[in-house]
Amino acid sequence: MHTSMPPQDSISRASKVPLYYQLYLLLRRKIRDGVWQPEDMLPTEAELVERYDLSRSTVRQALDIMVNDGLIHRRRGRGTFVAKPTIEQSLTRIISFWEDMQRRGMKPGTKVISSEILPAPEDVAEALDIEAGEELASLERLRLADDEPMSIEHSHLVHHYCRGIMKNDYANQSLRQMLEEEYGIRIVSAKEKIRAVPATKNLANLLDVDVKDPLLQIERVSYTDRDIPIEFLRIYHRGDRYTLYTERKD
Amino acid sequence: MHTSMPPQDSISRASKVPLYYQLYLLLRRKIRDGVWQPEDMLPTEAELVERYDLSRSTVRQALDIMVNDGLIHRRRGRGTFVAKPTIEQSLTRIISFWEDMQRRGMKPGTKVISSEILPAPEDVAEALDIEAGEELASLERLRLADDEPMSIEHSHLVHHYCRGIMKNDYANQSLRQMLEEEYGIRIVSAKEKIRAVPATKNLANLLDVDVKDPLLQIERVSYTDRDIPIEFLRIYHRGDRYTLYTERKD
DNA sequence: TAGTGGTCTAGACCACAAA
DNA sequence: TTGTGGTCTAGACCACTAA
Repeated sequence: MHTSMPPQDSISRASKVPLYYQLYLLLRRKIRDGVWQPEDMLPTEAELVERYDLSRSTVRQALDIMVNDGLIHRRRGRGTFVAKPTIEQSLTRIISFWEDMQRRGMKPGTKVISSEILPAPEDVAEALDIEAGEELASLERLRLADDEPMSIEHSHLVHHYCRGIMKNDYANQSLRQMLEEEYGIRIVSAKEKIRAVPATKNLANLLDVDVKDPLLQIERVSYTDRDIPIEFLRIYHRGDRYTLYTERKD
Repeated sequence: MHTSMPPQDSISRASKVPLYYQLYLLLRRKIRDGVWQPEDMLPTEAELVERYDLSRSTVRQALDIMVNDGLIHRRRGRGTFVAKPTIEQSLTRIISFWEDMQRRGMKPGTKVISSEILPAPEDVAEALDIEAGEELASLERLRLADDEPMSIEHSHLVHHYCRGIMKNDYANQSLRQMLEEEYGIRIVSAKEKIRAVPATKNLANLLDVDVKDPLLQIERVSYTDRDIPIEFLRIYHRGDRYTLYTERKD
């Protein structure tokens, strides 16, 4: 059996991860875990400087990211506060299935369909800008919402950057979190193609719908902070259960 | 007559506008005006420090905003460069059907199905944050790509803000352009809901597909520069012909 | 090796909000 | 008046790129 360590509430100077980013992850987790509730005041910048033994600039650098994420807002003269998690807030952010379902007030669940290392097919290789045949870590999962099938997710990672990642069990584990915490790989942007497609026999079976029923297909290429394509993801959402929210700006 | 001053290439210490923001505006203008072309290298941070007599942090604060805007990208060890205004960059922009089709290399066409003033139905009223029954300018159009049906667009405008707008012919005219040029209304942001739905008999007929064929449904609420919801748009794209491209950032 | 951006520090003064 | 975040400075050392 494996016990997972409780996330540390400290910053490691030895780590390769920048201090401001460690602090960002740490504070973000406290908000996601509900340690700080919406509208709660965060510790002041001075307190964070003290608590984690960092300079104010470094603390502000972490907070800047969170402001950008829409996780917090600052009020001069008053303090820094956890933002209200409206759906609209993060419409264009990349969020995990888990987070997505919780926002929708549904109970998320996952079944792993397959997990393997395989050579890259032509289309995936092209999307990831690698050679066909190069090693991919492939993970296929059925996603459930309130115990009903919601979507099929097939993820392809460039194995070169994350060797050994498929040794883990991803029924209760976020792939993105693993990438970030074990491999230091941050996914910061993604491009998506969205289509309405009819369910194939196989998909219909897995999703418990009829053949030819409309599915929302999303193909996503995710990029690291260095703009390296790291993951190709193909999702099929049940058309009758899933709505995608997004936001556009001029 | 008025002569416009050439924009100053300097930072004012007397101004109430923060130095980093003045620098941001200044650099942004140079890019927009084409002084620096895509892929051109910007002055190094050290040069900007020198040129405008600022500290490096202040310079970086300005550049941070531009990175966030997607205007520039930094490459460690190399320099800072003007970003390419690729299609991808504007994936989240609101573009017209016309522009959309031209990017895809297809010939756009339009047939007006209906054009009328009608009282707001419940669902539309709610989306636009008005009272049910309030007057709407309603425009329904069939969109063609290379002379084949591509999508159905049903637009609902809050008539109060654009009286008389339905007197025009929108077979060859952009609704957004009309709003902007005749009514001074600029649409700057929008929220969308995206679903995969089966074609109804009516839609199947108009789009020349089979009943129950998958369609990509988009419901869009558009907002003016003052954050007033002005338009509710419902689009059905043929699943076999239309792919939506979008981009997400953390 | 020289030059770039990435990270971090220790300070300073200011504007604003609340008591 | 006190405490908050907002702005700004002058440094330092590091990691990466290109010559």
